[in-house]
Amino acid sequence: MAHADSSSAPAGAPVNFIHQIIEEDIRTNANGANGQVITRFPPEPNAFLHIGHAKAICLDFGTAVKYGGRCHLRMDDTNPVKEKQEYIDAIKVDVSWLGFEWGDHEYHASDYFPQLYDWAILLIKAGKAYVCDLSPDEVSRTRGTLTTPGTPSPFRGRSVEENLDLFARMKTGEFPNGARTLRAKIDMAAPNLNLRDPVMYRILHAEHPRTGQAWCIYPMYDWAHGQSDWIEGITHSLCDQAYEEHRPLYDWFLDQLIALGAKSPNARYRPKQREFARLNLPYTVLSKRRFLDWVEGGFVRGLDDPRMPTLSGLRRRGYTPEAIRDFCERIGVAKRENVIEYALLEHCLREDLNKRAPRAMAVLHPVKVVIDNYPEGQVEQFDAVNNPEDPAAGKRQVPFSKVLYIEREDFMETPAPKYFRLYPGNEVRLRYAYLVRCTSCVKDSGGNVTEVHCTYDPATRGGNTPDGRKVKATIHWVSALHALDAEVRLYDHLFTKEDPDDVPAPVPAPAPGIPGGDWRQNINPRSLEVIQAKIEPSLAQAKPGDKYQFERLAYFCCDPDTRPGKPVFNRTVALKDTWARIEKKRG
RNA sequence: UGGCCCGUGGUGUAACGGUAACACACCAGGUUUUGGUCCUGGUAUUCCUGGUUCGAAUCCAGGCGGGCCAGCCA
Repeated sequence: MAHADSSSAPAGAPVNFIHQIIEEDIRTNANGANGQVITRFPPEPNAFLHIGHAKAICLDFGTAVKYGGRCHLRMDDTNPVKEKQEYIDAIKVDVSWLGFEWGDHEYHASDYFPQLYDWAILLIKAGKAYVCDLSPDEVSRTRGTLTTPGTPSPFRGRSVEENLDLFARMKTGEFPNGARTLRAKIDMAAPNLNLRDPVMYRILHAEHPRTGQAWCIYPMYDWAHGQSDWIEGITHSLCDQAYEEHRPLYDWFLDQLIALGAKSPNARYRPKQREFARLNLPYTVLSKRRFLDWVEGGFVRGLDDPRMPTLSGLRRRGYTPEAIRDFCERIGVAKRENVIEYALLEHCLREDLNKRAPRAMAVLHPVKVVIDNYPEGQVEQFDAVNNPEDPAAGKRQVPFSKVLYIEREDFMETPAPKYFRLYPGNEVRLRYAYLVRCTSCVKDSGGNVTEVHCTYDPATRGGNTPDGRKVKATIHWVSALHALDAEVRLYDHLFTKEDPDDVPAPVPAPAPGIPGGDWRQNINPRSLEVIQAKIEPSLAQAKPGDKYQFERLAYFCCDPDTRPGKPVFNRTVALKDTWARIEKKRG
């Protein structure tokens, strides 16, 4: 069912609490499902998926794989004003890119609109739901507060006949948006606000991506979700902890329907909702709504901008599904609030890329090197290993000539302590080429180094030292004559603070759910740096999506903006840099 | 004098009444034609106070701290 195998954990390995619950359920046949495990991943198609969803996807699909069950992909499409076919398509691309398959089990909450409608009538007939004429504002005011009970709607006592009539007329489109709702009749004094006569249906005259104009009343999440689970025969409905307080309502609806003799078309058992803590990452926000703010504000180029924590953004940045799955495995599943360090995500990425990314040489900040004793006009080809971690990756040839580019950082006129690279008098290895010794440098009027002069040792061809001589540094280079130009995009966090909403003077919250304060002041103005680099000729064949390690620098991914003769590379993640650490410590 | 959830190294996650472990991060060393990879070693943890128990991270009580909830969003 899925490529990703989460069942490969060694015997006796720690099991997360969700799996403990499931194993207990299987052992005791708690839900009467006879050991079946059927889960679902239920995104609302109103935006792109992000890495927080990856955690949920890995859990939902991984759990199904682990227990020999299956996982349904279900579009939770109950709000046509926000949902689009474009998002449905993007979600499917992302889930399968991550490595999971749902087979025939693709569903939509909208598939169940007729069944949900019939069940709503059942509840009305049983006196468990009523049509309410209160405006949204009035509903809000009569709901009470966190500490005081709500007051019953004046329409709460409507007769079954009147409710049936009104509900039918809501469905036929007789009333405008917002005129009436169908509400569950539970308890206006319940300490859990979700139980204070929650709205089951609202009137929305809108075009639905799948049902078109067929409906003008749409079920709310709470009414749709549990019933959808039940209809599909889901055994374990895993979700964000935020829904834990909705669980009593999830169970209430099921209780009522079962008591009224309703039957799931697919299950003799009922689903069980269990909640886990969502993933948080520093320097970003994992919120679909925020993504649109960033795009609309022009802070990123789109939902798939490589700085975005969306799966499409990470993909464009160069992340691999394997790395993301490994990450999701390592962060574990629990209920406490968590913020995972970037270091772990990047570790998973580097570990994967190290094994599979071919190496290449590229110079990001070029400075010219002239090998004074190298014959003018001569060109040699040197063998370069494509991937030292993977002998099967083979070798390629890299051209060498008298004038080269090296990284500006790889030369220092007056070397800092422990600096092993090029400085006057010092000898280093040019990777795969020769040992060279620096003789001098040329500077412009501003004191900037414009040219480094060296001599090479012909006996060290290929970078070998027949005399056993050691050099402490090997640096990368490209031949000036053969180098290609490339646009390279360097990325940093989108925000300068771990918590982008951490602002000095918060203003009052503009709306429920939207934190106060202006996150815009925490935008990192340097989250994108575009430079022109010199790259080795073999990189001319790079196609969008191809991943490389530019030796000694970072992993890079060829961007879709690449055009013939105009390659574009995204820095995916830098290599670990011990030298940078030494410099940083020195201050 | 609202409800729900949660407190274990720097960050995560385990340990399910019996020596607090694993990963990442950090520090030190070794190998190396990438200051990468790899290898070796090290620092560092149970929110507090009581109670139960031979024995408590685990059970109980009371504190303290954090998160979430008042959409006709999901």
